[in-house]
Amino acid sequence: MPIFALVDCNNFYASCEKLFDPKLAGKPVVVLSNNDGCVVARSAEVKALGIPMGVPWFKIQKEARQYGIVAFSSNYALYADMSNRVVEVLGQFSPSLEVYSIDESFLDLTGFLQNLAEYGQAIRQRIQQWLGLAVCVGIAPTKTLAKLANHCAKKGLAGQQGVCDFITMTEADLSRLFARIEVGEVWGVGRRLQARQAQLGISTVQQLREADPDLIRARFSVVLERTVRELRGVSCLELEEVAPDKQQIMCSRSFGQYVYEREGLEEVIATYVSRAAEKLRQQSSLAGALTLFIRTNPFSQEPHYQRSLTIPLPEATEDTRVLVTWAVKVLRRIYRRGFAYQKAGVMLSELRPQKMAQASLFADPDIERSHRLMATLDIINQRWGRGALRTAAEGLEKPWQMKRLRLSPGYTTDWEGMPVVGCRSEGER
DNA sequence: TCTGGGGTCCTAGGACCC
DNA sequence: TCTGGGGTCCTAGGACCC
Repeated sequence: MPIFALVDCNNFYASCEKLFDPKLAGKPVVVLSNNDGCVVARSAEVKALGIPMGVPWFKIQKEARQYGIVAFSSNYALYADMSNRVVEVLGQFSPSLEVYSIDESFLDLTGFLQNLAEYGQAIRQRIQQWLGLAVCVGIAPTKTLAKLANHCAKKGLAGQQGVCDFITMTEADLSRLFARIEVGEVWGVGRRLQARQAQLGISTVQQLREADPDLIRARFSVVLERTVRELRGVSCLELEEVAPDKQQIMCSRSFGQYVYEREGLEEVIATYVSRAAEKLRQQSSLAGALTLFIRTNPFSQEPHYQRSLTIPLPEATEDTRVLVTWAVKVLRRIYRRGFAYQKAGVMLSELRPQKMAQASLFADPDIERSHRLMATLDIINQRWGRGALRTAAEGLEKPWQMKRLRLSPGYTTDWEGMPVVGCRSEGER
């Protein structure tokens, strides 16, 4: 029988912010989405206040003042760095692990003979001690159950002190426990599926687990059928240690302020294409098609307009300059004057590995040059920071750039942001 | 004034082929 | 009078995840 552990950081983004500023201890902290739009992470104190996930920040100003909520812009450099450290520590606990998201990893504990709950505690303690972050651990014979066990650990429904092990629980205990958990908590059951299942009288995890897999397949899909089997302890989802290459690469963002003119949008598009192309080259792929979309603010009372267009590229490419040229052509086809644009995005698709095209690629001296130029561009930007070297099309001012008014320092990723402990500058002395 | 970003998988239906 | 069957590919849309 396989054994999976799911390790999940508690309130990850909010915890990262608290970690480097002791004054925030015990205080309610939220982290906001891009443009300081919505609440995407909440500390325990904020959850206790009943502030929901995803609520627009401007709508909770009253509560924020009343309770002294401290808000931060998303500091992805900080979170990514802390995430890598967590993964590094987890690597000491299992030879095979899947990094599922920035704050969650699955560990393969198959064949581990020790007391699993104690092992989970050891993981928790080491991450707490070495990194100052709290995690919860769920242990079970399938990934879906490990996710659920993690949920139970977090909510204190089963297990102790942030670790829940389904493997040593009896069938009777599991049934009783699952009867108390809403089916919407199951991995893969979102709001829509929860509503549709309610019509069939399925509202708890236990009821879904007892449902007939064939019926579920007929009424829903093979995906949900697999979920039912996983809930019954039959492992259908394997650990994916190596993340497969992306099949599409997106870069889209809302603007810090509306953009009206085509020239402004061209700068935006050039910037987004550059970022997408960078990601493309990171996985050594070429793009065969490009999609562009632009839209106005769907929440505003102003006239709305949105359009997207996909074009096949005459030759698959990784060259930012080529991609920008095509993107600007596409923009000219979908742009309409007189609208307040609020968001745009670029998607690269029909991706294929560079090496598959290499035979013809390097036969052509122009393409060989392009490849070397792009490689150099990436090296320079890696060394000197994103955008240090860029196409002129991106512009200089970028007034539309996203708002990040509440950004914390790059505590672990920037010399200027490094926290200083116990010493004063010359002037203060 | 102010409402995120980036992905995956599956299904149904139409076009087209032999 | 009689009007096939099976397969692939593509796209749009729906659902989910963090």
